Amino acid sequence: MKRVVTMRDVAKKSGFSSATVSIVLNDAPLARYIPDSTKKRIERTAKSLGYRPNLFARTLRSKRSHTVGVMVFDMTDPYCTLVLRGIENSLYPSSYLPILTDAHNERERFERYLEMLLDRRIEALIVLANWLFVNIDVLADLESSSVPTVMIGRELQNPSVSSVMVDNELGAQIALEHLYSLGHHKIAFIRGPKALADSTQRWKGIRALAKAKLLELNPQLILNLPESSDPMSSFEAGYQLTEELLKQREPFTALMAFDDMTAFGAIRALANSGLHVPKDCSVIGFDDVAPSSLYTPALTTVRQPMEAMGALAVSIALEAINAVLDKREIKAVHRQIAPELIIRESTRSLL
Amino acid sequence: MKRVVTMRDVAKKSGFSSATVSIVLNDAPLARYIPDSTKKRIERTAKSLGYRPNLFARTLRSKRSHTVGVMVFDMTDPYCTLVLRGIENSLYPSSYLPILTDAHNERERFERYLEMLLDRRIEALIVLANWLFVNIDVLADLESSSVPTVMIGRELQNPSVSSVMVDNELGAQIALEHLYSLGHHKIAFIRGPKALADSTQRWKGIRALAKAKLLELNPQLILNLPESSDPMSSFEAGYQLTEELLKQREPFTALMAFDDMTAFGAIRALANSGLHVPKDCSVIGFDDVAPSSLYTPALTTVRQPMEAMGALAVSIALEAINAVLDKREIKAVHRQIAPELIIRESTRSLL
DNA sequence: GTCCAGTATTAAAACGAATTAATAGACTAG
DNA sequence: CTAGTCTATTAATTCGTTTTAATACTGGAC
Repeated sequence: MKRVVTMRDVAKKSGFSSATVSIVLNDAPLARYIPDSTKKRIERTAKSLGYRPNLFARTLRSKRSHTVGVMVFDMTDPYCTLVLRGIENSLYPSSYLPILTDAHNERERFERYLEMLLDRRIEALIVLANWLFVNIDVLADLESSSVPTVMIGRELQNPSVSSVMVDNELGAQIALEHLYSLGHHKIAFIRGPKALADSTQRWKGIRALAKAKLLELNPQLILNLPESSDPMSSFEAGYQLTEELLKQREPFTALMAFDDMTAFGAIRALANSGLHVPKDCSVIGFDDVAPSSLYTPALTTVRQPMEAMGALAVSIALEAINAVLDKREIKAVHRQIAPELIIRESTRSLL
Repeated sequence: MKRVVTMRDVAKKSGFSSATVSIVLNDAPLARYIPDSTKKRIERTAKSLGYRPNLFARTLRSKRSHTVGVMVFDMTDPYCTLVLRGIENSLYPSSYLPILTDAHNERERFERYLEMLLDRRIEALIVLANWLFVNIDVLADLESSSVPTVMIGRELQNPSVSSVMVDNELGAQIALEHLYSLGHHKIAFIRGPKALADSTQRWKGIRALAKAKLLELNPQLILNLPESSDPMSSFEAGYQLTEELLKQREPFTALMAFDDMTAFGAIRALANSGLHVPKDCSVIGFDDVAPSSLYTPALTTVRQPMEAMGALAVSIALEAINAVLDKREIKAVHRQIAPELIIRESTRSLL
């Protein structure tokens, strides 16, 4: 039953009032007038008593929670992990604590967790909009919240929400360029679900590059992932679409998948038909999720710099927090970040 | 600048004092004496004003934070994801909010985050001791904290810390039994790092079963994973150890890996030597992390029921919280949970 | 008519900090 | 010598709840 030491204890023991203690320990503006000798004494007794300020009292009074909310739409998506690592890592030195919530792609959870986060007076919110199919209007709640918000993986119309995205157009081009330069001209495509913004952006890149290279895109070899709220489903869908593709008997020497999961599904389907990757068919993915490098064959893919994206989101959020502290206007910023081609074992030259 | 609605506002508007409002809204003991009409009126005005209690004031006064701390030792370990999902899922209906921290296998982070969690007055702590090499004495901090603690994946001497573990001995036996029943007698083993409790438990199971089946364990085919603080390293190590194994030219028809990551590494090494899994060699893993089912060949493995383990940890934690609320004695409980053999494509009968 | 046991409600005191306004001494400029 | 400016410190208020002890009112039971 060791009573917890309070500020009053420090005050009493050091011989000053708790006001002085507070001012010193927070290095408040008034600390300017306090002589070093006093400061030292207070700090020493605070330490010797093992004083830890009560966060709840502090927040109640000062309105600052030193907390950042992080909302993910599906934790089990391997895409999340590294982004979260990036967020956590760059939040760590700032002594803000992230509070992570997982909406499970459900509107109800999203709303409930958002409320919980707001109840905890988060000073900023980072939303990881991976594999997101909920209506945009759910996100409208974010506007009203008056908490500075950064969205990763999706750009909102709303002018008050910042965003961090990978350059999807460029990424798709890099991937196609890679296949093309290896001599592949008959390329199958498994595009993403139509509802995903990423899909259209990537396709735009592909069309542009195809045009530039005079590469013909055979409509028979272009399939679309169905919509589903489960990110793992793209494995299953990749598998099935590839089987259909093979049944068509329209020949192709390479396959470009919407993401790594899809690529894994495709590879399985190819293997089932006795086709070896990369000997009989090259496969390229997108994202570079953690398993991709562990796969056999190791997957060639376009890497989203996920840790960097998380870090960037944090820096935007922190900047916004400072802005509201200084009562400056916060303006949303929208950043695109370049992907990187990771060449491994699943693609091979035709030549 | 919409001012936030406070309890006083509700009191004023409903015509009662804030004491009454508090009693009604919390359904405190005294609510017994308050007529339904009053309750209804207060609840209605609270709702109409959109009143949300200030969590910080509430916690300050009542000492209850409705928060559970979750400490992970490495988020990027795919083992974590599903356990976390299990924790989150079963915490959700209880309206406790989990606060997740990731120690990165660093002592300093562990301590810093533990302090942060304690500062937030967590009512219980769940520690996910995956791939854990920090000294036990770090965990000694946990004892002193007086917060009920549940550990997943490791059992402490300390009598005040509960634990949830998979039955490693049984799991290893199941795996070996599977290989044996497929006709494999020359089996290579990649054991876990010596420092991991899991390793010795699993090996115990293997020895017991080998004895029972009169199966000879060839010491030349038994290797150990080195110690490393990076859970991904077991892929790399699995790869290298398998290469060494192959160099020995001591024949084996199956390989039992310490975990799925190790198995992935082994499969890569086998493939590099032109050996096909499962045609030329069967491989079995342990854990059933998410990528295992996506692998080609899909990995046969021993599944740790990770969501169930997370859920079990939560129920122990919640029970402990209730115990301290009722001022009952909390006694640590230690639960083992049975693993499950998942037969997929990476093992095949020799017969 | 008094006393007691419920009902119904609230005033007031925490909880532990941050902050504002006030006090007071010391020094400097005029 | 006085007014004004720093320097150093603190008393008192506030943040928004929960909780305790107190205040009344009611309706029997004796």
